[in-house]
Amino acid sequence: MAQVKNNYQFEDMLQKHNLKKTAPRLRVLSMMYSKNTATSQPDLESVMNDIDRVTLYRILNTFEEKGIIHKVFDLNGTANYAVCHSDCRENHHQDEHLHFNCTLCKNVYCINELNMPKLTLPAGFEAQGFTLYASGLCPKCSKKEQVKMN
Amino acid sequence: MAQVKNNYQFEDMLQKHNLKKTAPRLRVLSMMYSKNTATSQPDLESVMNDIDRVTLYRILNTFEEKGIIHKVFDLNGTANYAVCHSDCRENHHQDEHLHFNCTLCKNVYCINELNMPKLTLPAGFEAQGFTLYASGLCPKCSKKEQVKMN
DNA sequence: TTCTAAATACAATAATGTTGCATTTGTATT
DNA sequence: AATACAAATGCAACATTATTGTATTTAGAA
Repeated sequence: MAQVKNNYQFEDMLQKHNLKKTAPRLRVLSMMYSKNTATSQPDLESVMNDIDRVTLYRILNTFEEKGIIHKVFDLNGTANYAVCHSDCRENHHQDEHLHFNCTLCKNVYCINELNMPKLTLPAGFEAQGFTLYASGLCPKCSKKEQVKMN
Repeated sequence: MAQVKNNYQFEDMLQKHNLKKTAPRLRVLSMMYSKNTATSQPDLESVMNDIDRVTLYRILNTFEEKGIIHKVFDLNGTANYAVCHSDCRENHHQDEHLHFNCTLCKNVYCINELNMPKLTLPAGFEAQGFTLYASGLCPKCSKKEQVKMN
């Protein structure tokens, strides 16, 4: 499920967006691409505790501006970041997919397999984008629960 | 659109939930019921600056636990609170409706008129609830924009 | 190799979330 | 109406997260 990429590809990504290839940035990219769930900044901090908190903050911000990652909020309102798929470009995110919040492991999954239903809003509202959130148990946690039941 | 209620009704609401009738709580209720958009804690604080920040924080928490209001996050991840409609009960919110974030005035509207589409998740995921977010221009702001264009 | 703009690290502050505790207040009971 | 107790508020304090400014370092161009 996780998109596998090597370091050369990460360097290319940075170059494409006119960003300098730096160690912190490459590490953030490889960490985020190795997971199939979104990552919160505290997550990143605990893994890369030698990188400054503010640096991570700014890296995430610029990645988001450039359309490399997008930000989603979990059930507690903390920001999580996930790699964008294909069609995001600078300042225009195409993240109309389902964000699944697992209530047990707290992970946030981006479900791209599901296409958004067409929706009509009440008169006057002009929608620019939709995001759908679901909460419940992810595959791993629902299995665990089943084991417990037996 | 805003649900009109008087002070007696607010007192009843508190009593029903075994909450004491206090001035801060009644003021919060009347403020929230007078609006048709969700309210953030900073909003409340600026209006009721004589009430302690922590008191507001706790009032909002207990109201949420009791099913009187529900919490939604806006595009910036800040918590907003809106009065619940009919079928919320303690520890079980029925807020499967659309939350519309206006990108201009930043207001969050709860759109109950729209019924949620049925969705099927990938195998393994067990959804307990859905929430739909939309962003764009609310009726007021889209009118303003039209005026500007002329 | 040198130079410059960009990126990082560090310091500092703001905003928000959260807990503990003393004081006050609503309400049930006498 | 007075009392008594649990609940609610207000205040102090602290934790976490978001954010800005600036000196230092570094990537990449010349």
